[in-house]
Amino acid sequence: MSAQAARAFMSIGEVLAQLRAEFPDVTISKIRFLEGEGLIEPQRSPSGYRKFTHHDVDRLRFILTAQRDRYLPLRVIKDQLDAAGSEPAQPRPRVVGVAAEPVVEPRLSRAEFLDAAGVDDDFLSELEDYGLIEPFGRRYDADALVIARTVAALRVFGLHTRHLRTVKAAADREAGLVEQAVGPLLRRRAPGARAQAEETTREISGLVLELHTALLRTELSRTVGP
Amino acid sequence: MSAQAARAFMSIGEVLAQLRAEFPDVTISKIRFLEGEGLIEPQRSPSGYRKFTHHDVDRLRFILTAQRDRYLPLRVIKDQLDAAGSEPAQPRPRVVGVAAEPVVEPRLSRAEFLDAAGVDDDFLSELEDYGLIEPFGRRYDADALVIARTVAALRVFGLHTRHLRTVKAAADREAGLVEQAVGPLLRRRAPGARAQAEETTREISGLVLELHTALLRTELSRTVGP
DNA sequence: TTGCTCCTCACGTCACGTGAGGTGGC
DNA sequence: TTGCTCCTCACGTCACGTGAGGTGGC
Repeated sequence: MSAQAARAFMSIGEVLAQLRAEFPDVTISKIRFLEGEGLIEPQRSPSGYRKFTHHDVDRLRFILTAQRDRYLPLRVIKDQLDAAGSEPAQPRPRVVGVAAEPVVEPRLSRAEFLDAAGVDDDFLSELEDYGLIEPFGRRYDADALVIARTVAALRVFGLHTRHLRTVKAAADREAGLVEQAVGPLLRRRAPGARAQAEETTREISGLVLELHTALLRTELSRTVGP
Repeated sequence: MSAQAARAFMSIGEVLAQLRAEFPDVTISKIRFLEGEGLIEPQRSPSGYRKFTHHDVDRLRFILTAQRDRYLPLRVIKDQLDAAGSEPAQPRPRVVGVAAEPVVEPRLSRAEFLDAAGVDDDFLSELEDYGLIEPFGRRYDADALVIARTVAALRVFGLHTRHLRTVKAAADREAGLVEQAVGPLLRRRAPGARAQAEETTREISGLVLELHTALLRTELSRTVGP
């Protein structure tokens, strides 16, 4: 039993190796720091080496996920860990479909847009405040319609506009990546360079979206099941 | 002329308002800090108020974009700004298509996977090191194939595996969002709850992907043209 | 005169990283 | 004995935020 029990413990280096794939920026220094802040309490060997159980690693995973996906400060994460056990009941979301109606005229006024998207003025203002929609010359296009409809639908699942800033930030970062790649082409002055840059932009962003979709699907199949 | 010239300057508050939509976390304090670090040098009014030109705002936009999309530290961004003018020539990328061949057998061994994806062992190891692909019980699935192919295709455009960690991080964050919404359903023990949770996961992630796509397209149409 | 915006400067904070100087373990 | 991993503790760093105490401008 003692040999088996000893096997149940991991050194800080082994813990690091376990977490690296999922959280590339974790370090030994960071794990020690999290102990110093009271978020984990690994046991100690007689000589002072930290001994981590799987439970400690699960806690670390929770902490790192909360930082990455919810941007929570450690103080709040610690409170959540301390309060664990009293799980709050949440209302069950209803399933709603989103029809992708083709839009013939993509340059809508604010009033036309509210009508077409089926949302009210306050909701549109909220989307604008959070930077999810920004009219172009006071006009709204087909993508803005998609944005308004999807955000409205996600609300039913408890995901509100403030949560979806994550998606906006993610899209912005990927757009930055595409711009970085297509930039040199855009700065060329040769005839036809512009059209070719646009074609390349479509090409690259298509690849990025395909990659993004596969990564998201993979991650979800691991966390919520296939 | 003096009235017109005066109009060309903005107060720090006006600059903040201009940048807020694109960069929600910019603050007055941050703008002042960036001046203190020598990244911008706005003029001053006789009474000491900062006076920003459009050029200053462009510089701020460059700084904030570099932080958001490339995670660069300010020291490096400052060097890039100081060195601006000597634009490095970059090779023109070739356009390559990615055929989405349907995969009959989605559980491939490493050797089978290398063959199916058309990549070599070093490249797969690199994808694994960066956490973009992680075998499941030593087997690779259809999504892993998509990932390997798209990353290989994006390399031609100068986007390498290290750049694409941004996409992985973005997908992980959105996965976290979906989990957050579907979590309460997953913890239920009622019969059929599991199947319903999976259906809801598909529903929510579909909406998130639709939103993400529209946001990316919008952002790109603004920065590289329609 | 009243708000509102703006100013500086010192200090605080958050989340670590680094490095010296040392000990433990196969 | 030799590497390698691990330890503590002090200090550094990066990117800001806060708040006191004050001035400027329509």
